[in-house]
Amino acid sequence: MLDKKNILENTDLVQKNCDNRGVKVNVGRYVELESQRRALQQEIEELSRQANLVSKSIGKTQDDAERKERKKEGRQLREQKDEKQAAMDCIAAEAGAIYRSMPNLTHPESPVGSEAHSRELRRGEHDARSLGFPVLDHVELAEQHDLIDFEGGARTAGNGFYFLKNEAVLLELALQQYALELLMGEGFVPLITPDLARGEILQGVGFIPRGPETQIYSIENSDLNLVATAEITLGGLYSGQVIDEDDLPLTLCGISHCFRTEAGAAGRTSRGLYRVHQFTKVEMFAFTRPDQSEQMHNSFCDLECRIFDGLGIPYRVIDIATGDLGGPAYRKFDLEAWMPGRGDNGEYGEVTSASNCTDYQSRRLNIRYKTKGEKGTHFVHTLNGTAVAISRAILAILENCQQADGTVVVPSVLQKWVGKEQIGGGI
RNA sequence: GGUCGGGUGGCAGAGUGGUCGAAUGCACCGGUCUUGAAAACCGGCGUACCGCAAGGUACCGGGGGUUCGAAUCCCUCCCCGACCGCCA
Repeated sequence: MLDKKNILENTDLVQKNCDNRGVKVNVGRYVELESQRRALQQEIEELSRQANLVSKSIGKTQDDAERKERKKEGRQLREQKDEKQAAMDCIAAEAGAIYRSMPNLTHPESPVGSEAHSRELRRGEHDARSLGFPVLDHVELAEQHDLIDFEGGARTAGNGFYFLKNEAVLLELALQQYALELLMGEGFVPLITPDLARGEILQGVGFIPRGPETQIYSIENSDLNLVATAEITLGGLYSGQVIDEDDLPLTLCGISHCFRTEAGAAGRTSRGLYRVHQFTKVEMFAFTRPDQSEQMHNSFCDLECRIFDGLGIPYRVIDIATGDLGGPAYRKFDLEAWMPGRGDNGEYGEVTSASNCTDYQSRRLNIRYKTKGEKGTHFVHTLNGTAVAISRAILAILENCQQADGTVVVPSVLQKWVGKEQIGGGI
C-alpha cells in the first residue's frame, strides 16, 4: 500500500505511475472520497468527544433525574455518531477498494512499458553458445536417465505434478544445500517455513488467495492456503512486529514447497518441469531500513548471479518493465537462464526474480522498526529474491550440462552432495 | 479430536462496569552522584490518526452485542499453553 498523504499530495504522479504499470485506477476519485472520509471522521470524533464528556459526568452525578436526562443526551449523541459512522463506512469501503488496488511506486530507472520493454542489464560468466551436437530437452534427458516421472505425477495428482526420481532427488537436495551454504555464509538465517498460510498473510504480501483467477490453492472450509512462495511465510513471520533498528537489515532464507494453480497459463510454453503446480524453492527475504533497500536489492541480484555462475549456467539479467512488475514491486530483476532444449534452438527462461517492495508490503503486514531513544516507528522495506527454484534449476542443469553421448555432468559445486560427477554412462 | 486455563504497553504482569490509555517491575531515554563505570536516587517513557498548538479520537487477540459509559458483562471466531486420546 502507498502512503495516503503522498497520494493526496501527488495525485498526478501516482496516477501516472498506475498508468505506466497498466493498472486501471481512478486516483482522482480516491482523493475525492478520502477527503470526504476525513471530513466525516472529524465530525464523528467531535460527537464522540461530546458523548464521552456526558458519560463521564454521569458517573459523578448523584441526582437521579439529572442522570436520566444525561443518559438521554448521551444516547442521542451516540445515535448521531452512528449515523455518520455508517455514512463514513460506506465511503471508506469504496475508497479502500481503490486504495488497495494501487500498485507500488516505481524506481525511476525501471523501463516504462509492457513486458517487451524490459531491459537486459548484463550476462553471466558463461556464454550461451551452441553445444555443438543435437541437444535433447530436459524431458528427453530425464526419461533417458529415469529422473522424473511425469506420467506417475499426472496419475496421482494430475497434469503439472511429477515425481523426482534417482539423481533428480539428489539434485534437488544438493541445490538446497548449495544455496543454503552460500547464503548462510552471507549471514542469512535459514528457515524451513510452513507450506500453508492464512488468507490475511497472503493478502498482506500481495497475493489474492481466492477468486476465479487466483494462482493460489486454498483449503476448503478453512482460511488456509498453500503458499506460492516462501516470500509469503517469511513476510508473515514478522507481521505486526516492531523490529529494533539495530537488528536491520534482517536477512532470511526460507525453504518451502511452492504451489501454483497456473490458472490462465494454458498454451504458454509449459513442457516438462518449466511450469508445474508444485516445486521447492529456496527464497531470500530481507527487512531493511528504507535507505538500505536499494543496496540490498542489488545484493540479492548479485547473489543470484553467483549461484548460477557457480552452477555454470549461462543467463542474462533483466530489469523488468513497469507493465510487468505486479503490485508490490518497486523494481524487479529477473535472471533468465539459457535453456538449450527450449524452443527450436534454445531460449532464455526465467529462473529467479528479485524484488524491492519498499514499504508496500510492510504497510499491509504492519511491520515497522523503531530507533532506540526516538519516538514513533517507521515501516521497514521488504525484499525478496529467488535463490534457487529447484524445478527450473534442474531443467537448466540437465539441458546445459548434457554431453554429446547423452550423459549429464553434475556441476562441480553440487558433486559433494550428489555423490557423483555425472549422470548416466554407467558411472 | 476432548477437557481446562489463558490472550493487556518492547517484555513481564495487575486490573471484573465509570476519573483506566491502563498499577507495578524490567528494559529504554535524560539528570544527580562518581576520576570513569556500576549501584542508588530523581524525572521521562505505548501506537496510529486529526491539529500550528492546547488538545482530541481510536486501540487491552479479531468481529459483533448490551449500556449514557466496556480491558471489565454477553455472543462468535482466531490464537497460545497444560493435560488426555490418536499418530509420523
